[in-house]
Amino acid sequence: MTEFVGHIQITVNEKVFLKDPYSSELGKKIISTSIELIDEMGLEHFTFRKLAQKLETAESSIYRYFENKHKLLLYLTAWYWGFVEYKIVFSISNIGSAEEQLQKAISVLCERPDGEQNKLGPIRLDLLHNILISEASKAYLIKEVDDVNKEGLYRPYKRLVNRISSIVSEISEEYPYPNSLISTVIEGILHQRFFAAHLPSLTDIEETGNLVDFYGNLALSAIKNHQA
Amino acid sequence: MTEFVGHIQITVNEKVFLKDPYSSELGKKIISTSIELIDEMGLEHFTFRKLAQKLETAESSIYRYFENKHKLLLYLTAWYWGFVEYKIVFSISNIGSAEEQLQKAISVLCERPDGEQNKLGPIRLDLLHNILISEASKAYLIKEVDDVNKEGLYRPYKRLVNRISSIVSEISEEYPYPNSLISTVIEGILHQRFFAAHLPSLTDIEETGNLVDFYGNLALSAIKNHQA
DNA sequence: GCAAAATGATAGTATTACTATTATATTTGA
DNA sequence: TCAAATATAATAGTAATACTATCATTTTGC
Repeated sequence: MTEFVGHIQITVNEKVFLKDPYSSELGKKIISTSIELIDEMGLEHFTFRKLAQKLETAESSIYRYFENKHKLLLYLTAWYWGFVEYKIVFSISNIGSAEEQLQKAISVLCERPDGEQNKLGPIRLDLLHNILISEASKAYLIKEVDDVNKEGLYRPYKRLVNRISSIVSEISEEYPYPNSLISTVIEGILHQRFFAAHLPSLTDIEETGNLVDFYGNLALSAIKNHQA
Repeated sequence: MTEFVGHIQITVNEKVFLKDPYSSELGKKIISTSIELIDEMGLEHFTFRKLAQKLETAESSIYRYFENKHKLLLYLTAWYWGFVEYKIVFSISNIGSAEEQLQKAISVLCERPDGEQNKLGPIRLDLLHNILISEASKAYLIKEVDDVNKEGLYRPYKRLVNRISSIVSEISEEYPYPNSLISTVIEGILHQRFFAAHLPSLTDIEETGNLVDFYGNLALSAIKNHQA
């Protein structure tokens, strides 16, 4: 499985940041270091003060880039889903059958970036993946979800779900739950990894191969077996 | 569908509280009012100070019952899963086939308690259900998950998952992912309800019947269709 | 080399998440 | 039934969080 290394740029909705972190060195350090810190101590214990200390800069400088840490989380998740969508589009571009496309999409969703060296600009993909596993649902499980949604900040996630859902609908026009199926699979992939690491009695997954097998089978058999 | 009203008592592991809230009037009010407040303003905005103000009591009185609001959340989720397990055990007790048992269990998992009047002691089941939808995953998506787990505070949830998993294994001994399947279904049921309310493009669910149909089909076809 | 923009340093506010202390009720059990 | 034990209320206080504001200094782009 060769990892492509091209110089892609994932763009994130301007409304998540006050100032584009890619526009300066400090901005990029905010991204790379916040990824390290959130991975290390969890979102709850992560603060802009601690980030500023690690960067030897002022808290106020960080607030010039992001309104608060939730917006930073939205930035990271939006970036991640944009990146995953890119990987999926790329990887299914020359696959004919919708069924194979779906299988391929699921296996990309299940991929875990390897080691430290797997970096895209300031972003360490392995750590970002960890963050998604533990923190992604906190991006929307908040009272302000409707406001955030109105600003369009969940669009990358929705676009990814809808894109894969339409592959499902290509496999079977009649299947009535393509969006639910795919959102269940995507959320599930993250949660099962969390369970594997911390609450193993809730899962049977031990490695990526199991995930692909489990969710691949889950999706395809649901689509093919549905009867009203 | 008749709701049973018996005088059941759900017991919660003593380690979640400092003092059993069922042992006093104040304790019961802490439970009922915190459920109302968390539902109303979300876990993040809920504080013991606000709860104390609403109860016209002192913050320190609340701290005598619960160490912090995360322990209170653990209490509520443990209670809920204990309650759901009870409902499931009760409802499948005179059902013969494992397949029908699984179907029944899934439909109980999908149940939504109706209106205000649906109370069990101090607990308004409709509001508690809302809380589970929005906040349940925050009970474990924390850095301290391993410590909390060691204290046994996730046991009700694990017991529920494992109980239903063993029905899955009764249906098919060979199916390799019974725990992952059931944890995916249970988490999914909550998430799909959240999506239906706030991010409808991520779901196709509009009412409880859809949920039962979707997850019933998902589970059964996965079990029957699996090939290695 | 100057103006504009970005950053750094410092300070300050309101809220959160507690802990501690003491006074006042309330319960209970001898 | 009254004293002792226990629970609750009231108050105060601390450290940390989540910001906002101001101004001095540095960097940069023309």
